[in-house]
Amino acid sequence: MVRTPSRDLTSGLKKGTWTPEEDRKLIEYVTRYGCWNWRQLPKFAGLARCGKSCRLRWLNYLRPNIKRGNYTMEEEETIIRLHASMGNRWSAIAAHLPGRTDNEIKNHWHTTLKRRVRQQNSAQATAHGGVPTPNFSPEHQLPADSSPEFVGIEQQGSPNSNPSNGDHHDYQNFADIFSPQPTVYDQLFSATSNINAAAFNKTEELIFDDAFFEPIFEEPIIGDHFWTEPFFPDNFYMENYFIASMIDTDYLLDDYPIFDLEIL
DNA sequence: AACCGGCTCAACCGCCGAAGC
DNA sequence: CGCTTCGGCGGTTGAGCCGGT
Repeated sequence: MVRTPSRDLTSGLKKGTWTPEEDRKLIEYVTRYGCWNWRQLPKFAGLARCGKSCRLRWLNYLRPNIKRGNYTMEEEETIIRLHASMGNRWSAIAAHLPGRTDNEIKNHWHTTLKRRVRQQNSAQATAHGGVPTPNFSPEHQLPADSSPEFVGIEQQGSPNSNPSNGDHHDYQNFADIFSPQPTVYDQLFSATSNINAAAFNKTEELIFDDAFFEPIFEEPIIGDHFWTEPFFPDNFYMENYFIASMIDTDYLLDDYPIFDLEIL
């Protein structure tokens, strides 16, 4: 299920499975500074990965709001309905399923739903004298001229797509979009024994206390040397508090020679 | 218990459009 | 206008899982 760790001989960048340590570095960096430039991020975060790999890992796996585990009936019907209308526009479909990623939806379609739709259609074809019907369910069919942006969804009052509908996915309520199952994010940090629990709680507050769809950090705590400071995940929490309390990172540069600008 | 083949899904790859110069 | 960089997207891959034999 996971790829064998390997290393690209031409670039020296690591490929394949992400290790818990790499995940931790990425989470710590992104929650601290945000993703200001994916290409540059791995260098600052101390990761031997390409920016694309970091971006993918974060968006598909490490983001705190990722919903994992089994799909609900509503979610599956939404995917089927949207796919009938939009085709393989997975990112657009994912936009209507809070907490689900395009990659995950794509996988679920190819492994489960596609087959189910095919079976439903063939069953319907049999029931209708052998005339195949184009979609899983006639009531899910949208007008042929539905726009690519799927204008009909909100108008149809889909509970999965309407942020103002509090029945299922109220965007203001984080609990509704968090998976009941532990996310990798949860598992990773519960398993990372060398991380100070209190510090992590502090970090969680930082991640979750603003409106969910706002950037995780609107305004990183930046000193004069922010863009030239190396990032040391292993010392992250300690330094985080120093930085948060001191703001002026010159203090760090003066008193902690580990901050070596030459790294850059 | 061992083998095998299908399934799952994290991750990679290549392409494309937007933005900046 | 062309080139470069970057983020985003969809298709594909392949190692591990799992159920059947």
